[in-house]
Amino acid sequence: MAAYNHLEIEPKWQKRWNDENAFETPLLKKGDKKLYILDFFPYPSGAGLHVGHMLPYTATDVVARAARMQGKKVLHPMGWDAFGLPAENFAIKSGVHPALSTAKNILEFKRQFSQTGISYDWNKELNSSDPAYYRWTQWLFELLYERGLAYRKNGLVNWCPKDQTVLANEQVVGGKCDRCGTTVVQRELKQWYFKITDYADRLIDDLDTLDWPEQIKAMQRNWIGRSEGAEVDFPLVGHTEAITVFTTRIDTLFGGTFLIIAPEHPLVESLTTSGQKNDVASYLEAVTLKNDLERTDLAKDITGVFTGSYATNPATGEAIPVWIADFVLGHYGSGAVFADAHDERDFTLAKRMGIPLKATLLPSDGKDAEAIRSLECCFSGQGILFDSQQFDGLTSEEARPRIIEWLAEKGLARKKVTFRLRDWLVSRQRFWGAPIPIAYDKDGGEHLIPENQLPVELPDDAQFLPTGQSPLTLAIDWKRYTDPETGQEWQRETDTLDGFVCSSWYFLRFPTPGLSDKAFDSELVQEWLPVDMYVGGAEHAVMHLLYARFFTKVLFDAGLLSFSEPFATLKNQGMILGPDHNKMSKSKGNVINPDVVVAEYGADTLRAYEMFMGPFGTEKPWSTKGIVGVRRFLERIWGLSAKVNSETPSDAENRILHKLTKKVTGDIEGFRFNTAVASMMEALNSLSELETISKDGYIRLLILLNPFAPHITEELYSQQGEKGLCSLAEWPSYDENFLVEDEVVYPVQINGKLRSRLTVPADTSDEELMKLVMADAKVQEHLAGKEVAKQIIVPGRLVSLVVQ
RNA sequence: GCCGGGGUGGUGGAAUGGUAGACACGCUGGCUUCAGAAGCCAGUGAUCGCAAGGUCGUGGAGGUUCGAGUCCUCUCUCCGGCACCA
Repeated sequence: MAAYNHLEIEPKWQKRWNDENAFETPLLKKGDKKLYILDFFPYPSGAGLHVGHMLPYTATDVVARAARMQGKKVLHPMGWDAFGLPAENFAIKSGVHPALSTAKNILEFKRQFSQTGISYDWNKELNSSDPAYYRWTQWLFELLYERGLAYRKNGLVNWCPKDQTVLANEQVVGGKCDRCGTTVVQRELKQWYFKITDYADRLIDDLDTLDWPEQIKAMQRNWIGRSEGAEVDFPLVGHTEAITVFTTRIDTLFGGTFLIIAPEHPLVESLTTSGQKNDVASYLEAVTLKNDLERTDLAKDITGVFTGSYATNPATGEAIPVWIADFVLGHYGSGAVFADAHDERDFTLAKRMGIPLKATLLPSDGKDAEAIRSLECCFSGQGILFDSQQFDGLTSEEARPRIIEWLAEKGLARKKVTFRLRDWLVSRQRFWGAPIPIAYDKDGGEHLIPENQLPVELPDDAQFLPTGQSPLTLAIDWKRYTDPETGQEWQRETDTLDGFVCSSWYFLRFPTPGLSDKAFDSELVQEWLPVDMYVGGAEHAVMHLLYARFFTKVLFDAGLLSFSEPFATLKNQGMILGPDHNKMSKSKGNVINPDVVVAEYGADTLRAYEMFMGPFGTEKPWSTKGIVGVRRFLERIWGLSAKVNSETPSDAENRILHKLTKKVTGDIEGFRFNTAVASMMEALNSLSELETISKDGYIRLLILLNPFAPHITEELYSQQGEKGLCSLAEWPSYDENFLVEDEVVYPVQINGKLRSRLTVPADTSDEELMKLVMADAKVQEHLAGKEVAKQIIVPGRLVSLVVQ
């Protein structure tokens, strides 16, 4: 038999799969088991894929291939997240139009997927920058607009000076642009938003129904930041109005000795008395000079200024001063807080400015009580109330609902939930995105472009260099729009949509990527969705994964979907580090290119090694040495065919292979690919010890290995004279009878220490077993005439003796 | 500060409360070879011992249990996320 030559085998079988359309998505019939298994669709970057990128794609491919063989109907598609900043920035750098560079990169990505034997159904391919696709992105914008969920407003926004565009909050990471790392500045601009805050509650609550990593769910919960508390009104002395504050700590209300409002608060001007005018003005000026980073720097000094006005604490009836301080944020809660001795920031400000404080809370263990009473230190935990009238002696938790109720009767407070989440800013001052399907009349009135005129296509000849203005503002002809009804000349919106808008619904389009009269086919979507298994990186936790959930809920509310969560199960891959244990990067020179690995070891070795390296979800370094072990394994699988010498398996062979079947089947289902591969190596080691093996057994082994190493198994399968494709063979079942060993090794523990091992027939009774144990020489030595106080027999596992 | 996830040989990593270190890399010795490579066989947690065998061992300290890497309490440390959010 010829030696194992991956260079010959792999292209051969890839061609055959392709020619036979082997992985075409089947039609679903009633009663079919389906699996929609999806990767986060990638941005086709000019750098191509490295071995780290291949990890999730290989994992989903293993699951998809195994599922097909198990008789499930599988939808396993791939598409391109081709609109957006990265593609446009690449275009600017290279001077090539993003449409052209994207098309080229897609071909390269497809080549890399194909050479790795990934079994996508390319009939389902889609591209978010294709007008036939973004026509429906625009349609969805209109749907949101009509439902009151898309609106335009003036406000402070995040601006990236390098990318020359605004960004959503989710796309600012640590004060920096998520794309280029430039420090983001605040600007006052009129922009388009999606009202994701309307869905804040549901976006949190429905997380409980999802089979997602805890980490991602926690990140979404933190990001949405629901906090349950109360709104309390503080009537202003000498005004008819009141200041409303939001608090989660109404238990400290009796100690509320001053109020603080944000510098942006609308009442700042009317509350500032003439005597305080100068102080307030200079404070406000100092605040505007600080950028956002300085203002949110934790180490910075806590500062504030007195307005000169007073409000009434609704609990005590006392008049308390109203201050302005920049640590109070205009956009959170009501932009105002009441301040007391049980908050570190309030405490610090009061001490510094000489504002009176009053302690009303002590820790339940009484620790540091004197220091807290005398205001030497600040206690900000949950405790027991004092000096709080009828609420004295209650715990913080007990007091809160009662104080709310007490004030609610007087109309001065009510329960309130606030969120950290802010609306999704979706307009971008960039070229390479879906144009926002809006036109403005002479008076600035907004009009949706009628559906029959979608898509609003990008002009071919536009300048796409960023200038701070949307590049489309320069497309004079394109901008001109004539309203078909009135014949009036309007101007098109020149901002484009955030690329994350395109990716918020693509999973709905995969069943029917070419559909021309609808965004998606409700019937097929109903059959295939939700996505059963969604695999990608954790970096999208509060971006794509949040936006896609929001869109799904909107479409559910619109009656277009029957489910309100798009992704039933989510898995995150761990990062593959370079051999030097550092993150792979061009500058470190530690990037491993799959093309090189495929050429040297073959796609099967690459795939099986990626799966073998370690648990799917954890970070792990690439080992140029380690991959050799997997190549050796495949060579030994190849060589094992020389031992095939009979039709039907021996009992010993059956025990090995049926046990393996159970293990591999379960491990693939549980995403434990590393132990699946290890168990196949183990089985190979055991089979190698047998004189001969059977053809049936060998074929069973090939089928189990096929999802991991599809090419070599196809080759060996056909060498055994099998017709058809191994990739489409029926997945084997296992017979429990073969899982039972006929001999069992019993470790014997004496006082918890392993002292002996006994090999006995599996059907040995407990009494017989104990007789054998007691007769064992080593056991006798350790008993040495002592009493056995207790004996424990765990059937099939061990014997434990307690000796006194 | 809050939330989430880790810490097991020289390395990557295995272990439904039941033989810690499967599987693989690396290393050591042997066979094969003119030689090397490859392959095959044996060994490989630490420590004491010629050996049989003993002792120790899953970040640390306690606890539950006949038995703990696994469960409980406390603690150290690393990684990721959020953070003047009232």
